[in-house]
Amino acid sequence: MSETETSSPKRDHLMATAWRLFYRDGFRAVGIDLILAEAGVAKMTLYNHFSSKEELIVALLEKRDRELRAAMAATVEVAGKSPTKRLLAVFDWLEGWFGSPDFNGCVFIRALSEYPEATHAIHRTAWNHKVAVKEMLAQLCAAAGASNPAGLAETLSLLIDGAIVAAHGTRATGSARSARATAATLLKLAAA
Amino acid sequence: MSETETSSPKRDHLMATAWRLFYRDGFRAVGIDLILAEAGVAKMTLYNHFSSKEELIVALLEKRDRELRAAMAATVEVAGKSPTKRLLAVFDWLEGWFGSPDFNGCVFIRALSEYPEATHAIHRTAWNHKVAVKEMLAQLCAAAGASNPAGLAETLSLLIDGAIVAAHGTRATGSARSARATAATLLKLAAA
DNA sequence: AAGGGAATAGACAGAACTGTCTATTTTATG
DNA sequence: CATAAAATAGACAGTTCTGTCTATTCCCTT
Repeated sequence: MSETETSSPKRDHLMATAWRLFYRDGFRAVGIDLILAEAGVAKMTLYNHFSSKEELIVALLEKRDRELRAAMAATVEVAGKSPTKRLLAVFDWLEGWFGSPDFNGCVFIRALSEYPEATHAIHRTAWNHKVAVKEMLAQLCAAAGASNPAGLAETLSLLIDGAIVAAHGTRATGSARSARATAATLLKLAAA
Repeated sequence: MSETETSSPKRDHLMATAWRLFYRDGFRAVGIDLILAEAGVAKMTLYNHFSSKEELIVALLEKRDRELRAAMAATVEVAGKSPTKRLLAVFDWLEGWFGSPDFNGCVFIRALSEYPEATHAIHRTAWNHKVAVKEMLAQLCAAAGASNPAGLAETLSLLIDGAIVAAHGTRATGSARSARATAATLLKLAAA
C-alpha cells in the first residue's frame, strides 16, 4: 500500500526495537514509552514518522511480510529444481525457525488474535500476509503438478499455521516434521 | 486444578460477562472496570471471587475447556457408531462453529498469542486445552483403526488449528471443509 | 426478628497509556 | 559558514489501568 515511507536510520532503528519488543511481549502489552526508552529515541521522532501506534504496527507487519516471503522464496530457490523438494523445503525452513532461540509464534496470527475485529487495519494487514503466502504455495503446488493447486495450497496453509501454533505452545519443532510428512503424502496423492 | 471454586449466581454472571467481552475484544483490551460496569457488579465482588484479572482469565479458560470438550464429545456421540463418521463429525461441528454469528477465533490460540511467554499461567492453561483435545482425537483415531493414532491426531490437530485461524481471517467456513476433506483422506490411508 | 455473610458504591493510590506541544540542540547540506 | 530540516528533552493533558479500602446495605437462615 503505502510505499512512500522514506527509509531513515532513526526510523529503521525505531522499527527494529519496536519489532523486538512487540514480538516478545505483544502489541498491547508494550507501550510507546518503553519502545522509545529502549531505542533511545524521542517521542516526537516516532510521531513524525508514524501517525499512531497502530500505523507503526501496520508498517512493521508489512515489513515483516516482505522479509518473510523473501526468505521463503530464497529457501525454495536454494532447494534445487525438483518441484517436490522445493515445496518440502518450506517445511524444513519452518523447522529451523521453530528451533531458533527467539521463536515466539507467528506475529501475524498473534496480530489477528490481539486485534480480532475483521475490519481493523492490523487484522486485515495480518491476514493479507497469510493470503500472499498461500498464493506462493499455490505456485509451488502447480509447479509440482498438483491437479488442484489452490486446494492443495489451502490445505498446506492449514498445516503450516497449525504447526506454528503448536510450536508456540510446545516450544518444540516436532509439529514442523508432522506437517512436512503430511505435505509429502498429500503432494504424492495430488500429483498422481 | 483448582476445583474448590464455589459456584454462585454473581460469580457465574461475572464470568459470563467477562467471557463475552474478552472473546469479543481481547484480554488486554478489556479492562476490569468495563466488565464490572457491563455485569452490574461491584469491584469487590470480583476480587472476593478471584485474586486477580489473570486468575479470572485462567478460570474462564478452564471453564471453556470443559464446555468445549463436552460439546465435542456430544457431537461425536450423536454421529453414530461408525468410527470414521464420528471422527469427521468433529469437522462438521467446526464448520457450524465458524458460521455462527459471534465466532471470533479460538480463545485459546488468542490467549497463547496475547500471553506469548511459555511460563505464563494463561499461556500454559491455553495450551493444556489443545493437548486435551489432541488426546480426544487420538482416541477417535484409535477407534477408527489408525496404525499410528497419536501421529494422526497430531496432524488432525494441525489441520483444526489452521482451519480456525483461517476462519478467523476470512470469516468463512471453507477452511473447515478443506480440513475435513484432508482428514477423510488421511484417515482412509491410515486405516488401510 | 436478629445476626452474619455477601454485595454494594465509590473513593483512592499509583502507575501506565497515547498523543500533543514547545523550546532547544543537533545534524546535514547548500 | 549559514540555513533548514530533523531530533531532542520533557512537560503536559486526559484517560485508563489494576487492585485496595471503607462504610453501608442487602439478603438469607436460623
